[in-house]
Amino acid sequence: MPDPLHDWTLSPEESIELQRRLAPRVERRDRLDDNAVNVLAGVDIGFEDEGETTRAAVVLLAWPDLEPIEEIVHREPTRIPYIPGLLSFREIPAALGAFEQLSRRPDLVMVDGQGIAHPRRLGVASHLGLWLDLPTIGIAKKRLCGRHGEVPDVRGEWAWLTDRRRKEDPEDVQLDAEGRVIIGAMLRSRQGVKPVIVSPGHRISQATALQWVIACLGRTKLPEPTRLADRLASRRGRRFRDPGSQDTLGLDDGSQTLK
DNA sequence: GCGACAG
DNA sequence: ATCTTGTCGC
Repeated sequence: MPDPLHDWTLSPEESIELQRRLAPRVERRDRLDDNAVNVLAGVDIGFEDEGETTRAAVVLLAWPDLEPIEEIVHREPTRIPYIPGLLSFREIPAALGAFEQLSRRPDLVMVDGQGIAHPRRLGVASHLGLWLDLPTIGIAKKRLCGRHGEVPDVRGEWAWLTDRRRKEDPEDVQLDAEGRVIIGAMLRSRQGVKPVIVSPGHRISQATALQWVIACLGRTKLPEPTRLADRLASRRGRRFRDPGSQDTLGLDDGSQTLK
């Protein structure tokens, strides 16, 4: 009998069932030593060939200077289509392929997507955190579920993202004044730009997740870890690499250690 | 029953 | 996510 965590070929119904079993395992309290954080990671997934190829990018950054120290790009055939709520089953296999090639494990991981701000509280950041057994934070550009009030158009301002209580919510979940479950925060990472959604993935609290993302903000909408991974995983990033040699194209495993 | 719907 | 040029604004 295969470990349920290793099965990425489930039907949508089975995937949802697996999420219900895994959600309770997600730790929502801090379990990372802030003073022992030396390496951060940013993860993002992109697609090529009309979606037939999945491209995972992972960037390691030194803390606190936020300078990239290693980056990996891993490609593999896409397994399943995109289904809202089941994103992790489509993206995690490739992400794991990239993580296997890293020379070292990061202390904290930032993922492009939701953490517990998910209908079953198991967004891609939480799912990946469980798999890697590492603290993770989800940084999404769009909302999957929940509601929120207005967020002042001032960098650093934020507002809670809340949702109605669900069966999979722990007894001790954080509730707002109206008794709604706090699943994340809408953070104005940059003035004049739509807020990003910050939600705990695994082994981290709402407050600490927000604190780390704010600490990694530059002048752009996305925090450095995710911004760099995004650039690596997106098609746009390809335009910026070696205009020269063509004979090595396709032979490169995509990995490289930066100086 | 009618919308909403991460990447 | 991806297909895609120029263009408005700090």
